[in-house]
Amino acid sequence: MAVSDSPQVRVRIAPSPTGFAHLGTASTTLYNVLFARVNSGTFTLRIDDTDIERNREEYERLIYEALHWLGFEWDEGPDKGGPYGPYRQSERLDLYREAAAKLIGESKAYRCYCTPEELDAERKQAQAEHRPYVYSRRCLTNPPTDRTVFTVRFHVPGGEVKFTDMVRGEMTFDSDLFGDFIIVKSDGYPTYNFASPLDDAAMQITHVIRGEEHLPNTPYQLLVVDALGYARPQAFAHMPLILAPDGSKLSKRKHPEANLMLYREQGYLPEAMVNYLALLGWNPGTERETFTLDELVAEFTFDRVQHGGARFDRKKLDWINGEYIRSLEDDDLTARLKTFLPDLDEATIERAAPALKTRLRVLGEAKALLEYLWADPPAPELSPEDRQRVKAAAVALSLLQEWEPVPIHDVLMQVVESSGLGPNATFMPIRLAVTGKKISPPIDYTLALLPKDVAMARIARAIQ
RNA sequence: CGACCGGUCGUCUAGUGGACUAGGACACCGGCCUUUCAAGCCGGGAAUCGCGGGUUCGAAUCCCGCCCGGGCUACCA
Repeated sequence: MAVSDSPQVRVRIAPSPTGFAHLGTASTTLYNVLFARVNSGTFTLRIDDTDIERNREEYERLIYEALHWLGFEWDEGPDKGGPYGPYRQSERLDLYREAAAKLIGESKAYRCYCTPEELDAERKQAQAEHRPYVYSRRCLTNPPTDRTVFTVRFHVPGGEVKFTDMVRGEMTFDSDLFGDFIIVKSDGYPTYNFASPLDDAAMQITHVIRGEEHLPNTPYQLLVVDALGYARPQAFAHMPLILAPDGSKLSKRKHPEANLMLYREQGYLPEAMVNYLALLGWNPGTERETFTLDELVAEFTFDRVQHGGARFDRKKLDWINGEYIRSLEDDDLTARLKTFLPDLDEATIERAAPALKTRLRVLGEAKALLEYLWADPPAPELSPEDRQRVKAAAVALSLLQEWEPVPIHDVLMQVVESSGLGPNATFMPIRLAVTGKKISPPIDYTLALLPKDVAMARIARAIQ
């Protein structure tokens, strides 16, 4: 969906560093990147750190790290500068202060000296009377003279606010229902609905692509932009929310699975993650399920975006991730597996790669499968019959010159044949002896991955 | 409370008045394959299209009402 008309497309994401990097941020970033790419536009990262209570610098780094992991890079941002900086709201306070002063000077905003307690009482009162709460405008008409602590409120002029949403079409809100909202907090910091539209205007943002929770905020922000005489963004796109299994918005507090880094730790591939995220709330209109980023750039359009929230389905993510793992070349899989298997050398991992490939949904599962290579399992209790068959196998194996899957396989099959039983009768006790588990890669791989003397020692121990 | 956004299999979704006996994917169940577990292949169950009214020869699709869910209504973003 290229927009050819007029100025260079400029989009942004504006996360607030108040906790771990959130899945929703990844999702929003993806859509911004897709739109910027297809329009050869600029993608900007801005840090919305106006909540001094909860902001922490380390959270900002977490956001960078998570986005980089997913393969996203921005053209402008706090860490790399750009022509519209600074890119941290805490460093742009003068801008907001000036704008607030201008609005007050023009009687489009006013100081409000009400205390949080007083406002709370107003709100409770409204609630008790079952009417929607709007600020009483007490400080507009009759401000107290004996107070010094104040916030700044925007004087809502009323009337309809219309804007274009690329997902939902033309939107109309009635601002008569709004009530005067706070634009500057008593600590001097701007609120989100003030700082965000100001920065979007100052940074020449042409399209605001963000989560659906901001849909009701948009008219507030437009009111501010209009009052200041700034240009509005050309269009908005409010993307469906990512929902928890219970249907509520995935939140940092209630849902630890919203933490992006968790997925890296468990061994999800970034490209699988991006693929799944793209499919959550959007579909190509075909039955295709796998897409690279480049393919998404080519296929994605806002008119095929879902209007309702989508539940995050770990099972489907697992499936897509498995698909990606299976499609990896052995050396690529090996490289990605390294951090998950610190006890193994690269050559061993690469030898195991073909057997691992069809058995992993996430890279982290490799550990359970290969643990026996560095952790000595306890000797199993084998029945006399099992012991007999393992003994026969041990003799055959000990004569083997070449300790590789194929010859191991061949020699074991001979033992199986002479036993007159199915392969499992021989293989399972060997598997138990060597790995201590009932589940492992195919027995020839399981043995070949281990040095021959170690494997033979474990077998010998089991048949003593 | 209110204006706002939604409501098709458990989940993600296709569907824009007749091709819908509502399609696909994940999950689930069964079979095949088989050296365990996977992968692969084949098959199966699973959606009164939130409910009730209209409009129409005909509605998942259009209109109205209702119900349910969500988001917002913060000196959070």
